Amino acid sequence: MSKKPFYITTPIYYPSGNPHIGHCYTTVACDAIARYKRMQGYDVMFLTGTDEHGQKIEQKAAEKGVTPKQYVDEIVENFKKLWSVMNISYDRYIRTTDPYHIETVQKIFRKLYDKGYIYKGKYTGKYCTPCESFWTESQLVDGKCPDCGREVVEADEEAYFLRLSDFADKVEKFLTETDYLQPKTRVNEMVNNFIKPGLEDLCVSRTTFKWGIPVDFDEGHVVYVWIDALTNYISALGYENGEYNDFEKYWPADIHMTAKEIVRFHSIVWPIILMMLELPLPKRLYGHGWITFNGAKMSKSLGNVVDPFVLSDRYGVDSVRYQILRDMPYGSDCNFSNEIMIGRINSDLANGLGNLVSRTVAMAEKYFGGTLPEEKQSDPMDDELISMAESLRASVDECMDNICLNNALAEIFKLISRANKYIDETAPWVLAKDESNKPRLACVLYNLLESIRISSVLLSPFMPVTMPKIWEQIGAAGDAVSYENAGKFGVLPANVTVSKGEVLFPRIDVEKEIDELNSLLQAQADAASGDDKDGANLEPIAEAIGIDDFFKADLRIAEVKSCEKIPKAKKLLKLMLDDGFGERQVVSGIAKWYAPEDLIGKKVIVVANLAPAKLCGVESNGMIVAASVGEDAKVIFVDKDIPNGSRLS
RNA sequence: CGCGGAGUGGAGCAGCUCGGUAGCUCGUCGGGCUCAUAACCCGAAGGUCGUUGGUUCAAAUCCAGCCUCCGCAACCA
Repeated sequence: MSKKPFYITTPIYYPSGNPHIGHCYTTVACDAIARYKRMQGYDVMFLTGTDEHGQKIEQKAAEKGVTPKQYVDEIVENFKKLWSVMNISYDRYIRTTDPYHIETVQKIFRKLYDKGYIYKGKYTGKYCTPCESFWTESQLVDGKCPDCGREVVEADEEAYFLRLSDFADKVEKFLTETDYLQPKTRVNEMVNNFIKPGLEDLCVSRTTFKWGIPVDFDEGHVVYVWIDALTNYISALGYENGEYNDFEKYWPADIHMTAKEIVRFHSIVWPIILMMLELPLPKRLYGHGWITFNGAKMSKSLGNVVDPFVLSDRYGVDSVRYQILRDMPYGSDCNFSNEIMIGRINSDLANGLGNLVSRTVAMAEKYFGGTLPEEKQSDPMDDELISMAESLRASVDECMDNICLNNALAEIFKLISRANKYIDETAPWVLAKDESNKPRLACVLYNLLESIRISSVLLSPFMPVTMPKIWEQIGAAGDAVSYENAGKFGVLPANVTVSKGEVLFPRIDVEKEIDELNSLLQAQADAASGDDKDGANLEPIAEAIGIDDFFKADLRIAEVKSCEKIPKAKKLLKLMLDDGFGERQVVSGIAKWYAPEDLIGKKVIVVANLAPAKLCGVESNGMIVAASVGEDAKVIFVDKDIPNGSRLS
């Protein structure tokens, strides 16, 4: 009988920087599921990879003075190194720069074009003429070209678009009438925000950068992110290429695992592309939450604090895998700190599981020289432990099927706690005092070993390194550690032999450890500030300009007459200024740092000749000058004596 | 009136679908045990379940309003 296939994917990660703990969560979660399914007897295909094209990578490479390929090669190595440290059992690693993927993307692009789903249109955006570059709103720095700092103009660019609008109804049905999108709460979010207001066609080609897969029938165009990235899930199986040929076997995917910020593309764009290609739709998409640091999203400047390499080096990979999977609740975010990780490792792994194995094995050695006698005497007091152990596999199965990894772990640790309690109830050290109690004592220890065996087998997909060490200690080998036997109690031989081994999970001294981590962090920060890498340091001084360029910007002193928040916007303040000529309305994104009353009556510098623009529907004529201090903005206030309208020169 | 989520002992969460003794983990305090990794086991303290009102014999749970936080969308000209 042939094994049932099971196809699971991580997103392909964007290698514009090195991998961090967030990437770890997604990948480790997939790995645990993949291993569990393999243990259950499925023929698993576990895919991960990297999404290596795009303007950002092109730029980063240019800054470093290397080719984009050289740049990504190096970072991809780091991803692979991390996956090897984290024990990720992926079956295939796809890079969007792999030739077979490029072949597939080009064929799909052409197919969609031939079917009329891709059409040529105009992309409107901001254009910097000297740099010949288009920028999106969010890329602009203070409204200027991020490369040269000059003004940008509205312009349009020829681009191909994907006709998503045709499939709006179909995809809405797919989301609302199937269990594809998990957690369910995201369905409304997607439907209300993106489908109901009218699904806009998606720009799928660009001409403003070169680092991408060429559109093979229109020179100058490269495929823009979505068709390139999402299709990895099928190109990696050999769809429209000769590299692999297991598309028939594994497609459709059983689980696409992603973080919540890309749920939108996986829940709307991806199914539509598949519908256009008339391919079966994937079975489940799971959008998990983020690992946050004191409530804030992981950011680069904090990246070092939770460097997964450091953590697994200090605590062991299995401990790190355990903690991030144990503490991430279904669908929402999970706060992370070193204290939380150490606390979890100490209480569950060292005190709970590790200590249980240690005391059980020690007693078997002490009282029986390591080998249990065949004669056993049971007692009704054993029943609760045994029935818990017998039913554990079924509860864990259910959690795994629902992708509730944290609950699966919680279930297993309920049995471990129960076993520790059982030791107190049965008090083996008391039994050991009387020779006539030996059969009863043997039975108690046997029940403990069985509970440990069942727990550790079910835990092995989560902690693949340590569980075999436990099996060695409790004398479990071969079939005894199969998934099949994890559902049965009484599998170990009656005369099982145990042998004490190393401490499985050493207890961590919290205070000492935090101190050491802090000094480590300090050392890293010092080292980083030495080689002027990204983050904490000042922006480099921009390219030299002539005095004429400076005078293009007309900077004036103006007084804030009135100021109010713009109700719909979170970040915007509407200011009425007196610029010496009269009233001028300006919108500024500083609501986070300044209340209106902080500004009224103050004098500020305004960029007076900036082209007018509308923000959240409110007209803005000019810009308040402010200094960027890290993530914050500080408005420059000037002396009250300077008359309104004075020009800066 | 853009969409959605959340507010429960010191911390983190469950319970809410289907109203009826407020539960779990960590932490704190007290006790027990000695097989074990200063681990384990038991007990205690600590919550008017964000707020106001409504429905009901009865509300953490259902309904309405309000406050606060978070995410998405919009948005740092």
